[in-house]
Amino acid sequence: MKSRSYYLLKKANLSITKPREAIINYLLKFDEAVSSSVLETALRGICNRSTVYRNLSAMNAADLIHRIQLDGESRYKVHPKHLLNGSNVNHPHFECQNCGRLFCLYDQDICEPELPEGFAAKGINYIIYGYCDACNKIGAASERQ
Amino acid sequence: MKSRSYYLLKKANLSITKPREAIINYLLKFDEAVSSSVLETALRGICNRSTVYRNLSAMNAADLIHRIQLDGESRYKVHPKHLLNGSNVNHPHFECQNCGRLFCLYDQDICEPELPEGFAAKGINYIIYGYCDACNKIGAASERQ
DNA sequence: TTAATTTTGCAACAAGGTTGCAAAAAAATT
DNA sequence: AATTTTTTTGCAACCTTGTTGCAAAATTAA
Repeated sequence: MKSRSYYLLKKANLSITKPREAIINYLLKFDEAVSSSVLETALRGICNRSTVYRNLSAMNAADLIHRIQLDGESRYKVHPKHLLNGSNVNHPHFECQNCGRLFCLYDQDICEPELPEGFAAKGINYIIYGYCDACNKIGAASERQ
Repeated sequence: MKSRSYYLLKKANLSITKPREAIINYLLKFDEAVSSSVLETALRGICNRSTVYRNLSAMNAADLIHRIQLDGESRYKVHPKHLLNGSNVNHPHFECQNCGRLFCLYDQDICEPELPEGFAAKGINYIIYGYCDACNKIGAASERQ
């Protein structure tokens, strides 16, 4: 019996390899986006660092996963359009400056600004940063000077 | 006679040093945001790499300059609130994927999404990427596979 | 099954950014 | 103005994220 990752790779027209299946299966386990370094650690023993990066790039290019660029690193999740709940594909993200978690604001739309004459948009990177509920409650914001 | 950078540093309650004045004076020369590596090269002879980074951080924390996080690097400009024309402080940016220029979309507002209960926003990083007018005209988009 | 293509591991590299520490420069104090 | 205290700087070494060339291994196509 083929796994979910198998069909996702097929659909994306990418060849099926153990590292790729492992990456997708890992990403499918989390609702929040995962960083490449976390993946690298999690897949230690399954594949190499450069394989992780190469595959994340390939799968992002194939729109199989979605890449969110943060300060200094990127995080990845299976592209919303492949998820069964069919959630809002184009949504902003919230990054907590204390715990580092990245939240998808699925219920919010991104209102695209008008561009100057001749400009063409290929994509949007929209990150709101601050403190999440949990970190606000433990007073993380005030402990940082 | 004291320079503009002198008063900006005073106002921000930062001590006055040659590297800081040089950084601010450099940033004041450009409308578009400047990367740390460009600053590093421009200030070669005046100060060291780590001094550039340390001061960019300090001045950003003091809201004297504004930091825009891009994929893999940040760019900096004097914070709009210190500029005489008093332009729209909270505006989105457009990054050209061909020439690398970063445009301020001063005439556009960022419509802030509602956050979940208990979340608090400290800032927003909103980048639209694609091709600018000039690069579209020379056909840069189609030349990349 | 074999040939052609793609992917992988390795090790080395590059860019952006950080850090500990002693020396130098600013700011505060007298 | 001289001295003390505090902050900043240069240096060199380091970290992290990400990339690359190449031969070996695994997929896919034939």
